[in-house]
Amino acid sequence: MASITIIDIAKMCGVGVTTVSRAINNHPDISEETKAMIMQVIKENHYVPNNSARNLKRSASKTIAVLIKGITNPFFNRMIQVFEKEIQRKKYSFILQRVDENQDEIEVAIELEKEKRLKGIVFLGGYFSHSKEKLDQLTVPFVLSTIGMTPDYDPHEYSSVSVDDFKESYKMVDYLCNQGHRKIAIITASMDDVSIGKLRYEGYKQALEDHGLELNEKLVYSMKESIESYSMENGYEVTKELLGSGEEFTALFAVSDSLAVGACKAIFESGKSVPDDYAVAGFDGLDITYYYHPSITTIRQPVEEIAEETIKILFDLINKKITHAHKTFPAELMIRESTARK
Amino acid sequence: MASITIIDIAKMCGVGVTTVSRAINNHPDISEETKAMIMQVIKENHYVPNNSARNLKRSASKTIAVLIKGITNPFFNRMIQVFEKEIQRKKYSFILQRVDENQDEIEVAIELEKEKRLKGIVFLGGYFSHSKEKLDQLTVPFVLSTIGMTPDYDPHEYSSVSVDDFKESYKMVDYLCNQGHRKIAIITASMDDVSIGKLRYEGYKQALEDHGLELNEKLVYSMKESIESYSMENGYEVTKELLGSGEEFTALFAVSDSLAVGACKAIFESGKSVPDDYAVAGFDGLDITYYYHPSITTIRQPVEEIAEETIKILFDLINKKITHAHKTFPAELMIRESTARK
DNA sequence: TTGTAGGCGTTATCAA
DNA sequence: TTGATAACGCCTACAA
Repeated sequence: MASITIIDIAKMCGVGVTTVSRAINNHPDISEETKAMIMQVIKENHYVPNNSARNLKRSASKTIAVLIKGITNPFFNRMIQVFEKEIQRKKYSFILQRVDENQDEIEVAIELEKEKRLKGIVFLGGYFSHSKEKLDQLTVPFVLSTIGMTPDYDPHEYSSVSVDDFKESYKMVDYLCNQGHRKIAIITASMDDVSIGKLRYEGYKQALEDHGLELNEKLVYSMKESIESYSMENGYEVTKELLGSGEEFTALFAVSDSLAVGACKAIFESGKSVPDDYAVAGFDGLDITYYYHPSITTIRQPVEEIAEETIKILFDLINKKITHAHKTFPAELMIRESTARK
Repeated sequence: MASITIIDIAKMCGVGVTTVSRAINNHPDISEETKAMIMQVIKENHYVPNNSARNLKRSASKTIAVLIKGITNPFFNRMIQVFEKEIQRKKYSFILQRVDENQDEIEVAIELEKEKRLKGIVFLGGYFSHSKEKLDQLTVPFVLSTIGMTPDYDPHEYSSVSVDDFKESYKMVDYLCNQGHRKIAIITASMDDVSIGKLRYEGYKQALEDHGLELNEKLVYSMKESIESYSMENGYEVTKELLGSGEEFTALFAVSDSLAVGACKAIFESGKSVPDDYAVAGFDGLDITYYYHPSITTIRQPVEEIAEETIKILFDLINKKITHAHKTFPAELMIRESTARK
């Protein structure tokens, strides 16, 4: 069953296709009555313009794409909401494109740019260690939101918005030290991670050093590769291992909130308590840290602000007001019940 | 800067466009060496075929779309993973399309069907009280996964996979009654909800009745409209209200796990405990119910099986093996720490 | 094995 | 205010 086209509508209305096109696209050069008549016929026949044909013909469409790597991260939900709101406010339309963990986000972006005639792109999540040559294939402006970029990449060549993962991580570990903790374990990304996982781990190391504490490698745990990364399950399993190792510690810093939740569970299950036996701290500021019992000390990233600034920079880029920009937001240490003085 | 097209590639290679097209699409009628040569040139020039043009020309593409209403629900994450895996296994490609809360999923589906020449559609989440006329505009097979359909719709006209929300809800409340609870509060959807929220509420009512308990309307709370539905925050705020009302109860059944988490927080905050003062139960079987402290009694939906069956039915539909199908999976009552005998 | 040409459904150009 | 017609980039008979 062939779909109905603009030509069919034109015939039914006894007008040319151009006129129908004008009616659909709210063009000025058309009389109100013919327009109304055409729209009526369209409605009756459930005609829907073919987007592929439109995109093919159109030279530009006011649309922004947000590419998100690993949709499972609840951290992004709020950001997406803000993106959507802000983009609509600019009268642009918005496409959310999920990118699989083992898919190349740039390839997806390049394809999407051509297909949808994008005006701009936001990258959310992932690691970003792409070659300059690859990135150059992107002809529209893009912003890296909450993504660590490899330091060897020229900052003049791209834009980004995020928190200072090193500094904020330092802040948390510094706080734990100031609370009297001397043996602080960490659950972090795998050691070959080049992104935020790495930065947060560096912050941890620096804080220990500044407090005159030696790094105990037996208290440094990486997430398990076999389990979904940054998941509660991962935090749970790793913490069980840590507890089973017999190595002493009084505080545990997990580089994400979900890991921290899993860690708490493992601790409770071992018959110990949080924060009396072990202090536990997370990172990100997910809702669950507030609702967990005990509530979990964390670093709250200002997601709304990050998202808003991302869009602002993107539009400045689009309007050629700037050529690049990097914005770093301060995050907030949320001291809650899961950490106590040692 | 104009994008490079298949014609440019053809010229560069000194061949016709057909040959290039054949190389791209792995057609048999082409010699290995010309193909290799063409692919080489394509790579060097970063040529990416325009998807709009392809979709426009192609009469059919082996792709399935999954439309998901309200991406915030962590319940769907696992399902999406399974969908993706299963669809890839069938050598189809997979599009995940988010639908905004106040957007009409059918309209989106109709548009997408034309644009991408879909072979099938999966609807995930939402309420589905669309007119038959509207649904008829969908010319490809579709399956409703985890969605309650209005009962006045002819079951021969569509397919679905889900749990029996009424029965499972009944099961939970029945269990609470058997544990000695007589005053069981509920946090449910708004009263004009026609979907799963309604079904779960009906199960609650029936279970009370079968245990000879009278429904106390002062213990029936709807989620707040002003807060994101089924969120932890909503459960938290509603429970604070419930606790503040002074109405006595010993158990609280929240129709989703996130609500239950929020409820626990409110209870702890009031200085009471779970399960000693109040038993709390959820619904869905999210990971967090296991990791929460105390772990939360819930109804675990068999998400993997639901997702697999959804795809199976969809492909049976596509291959015209069947005209419609409805599958209901049993869910599992997970008895955990948040509920105790009264 | 390769190339030419027509058409997919729409919008933009230009003339009426 | 309208309408015919040429692209948009690709695929696919059909011809060579």
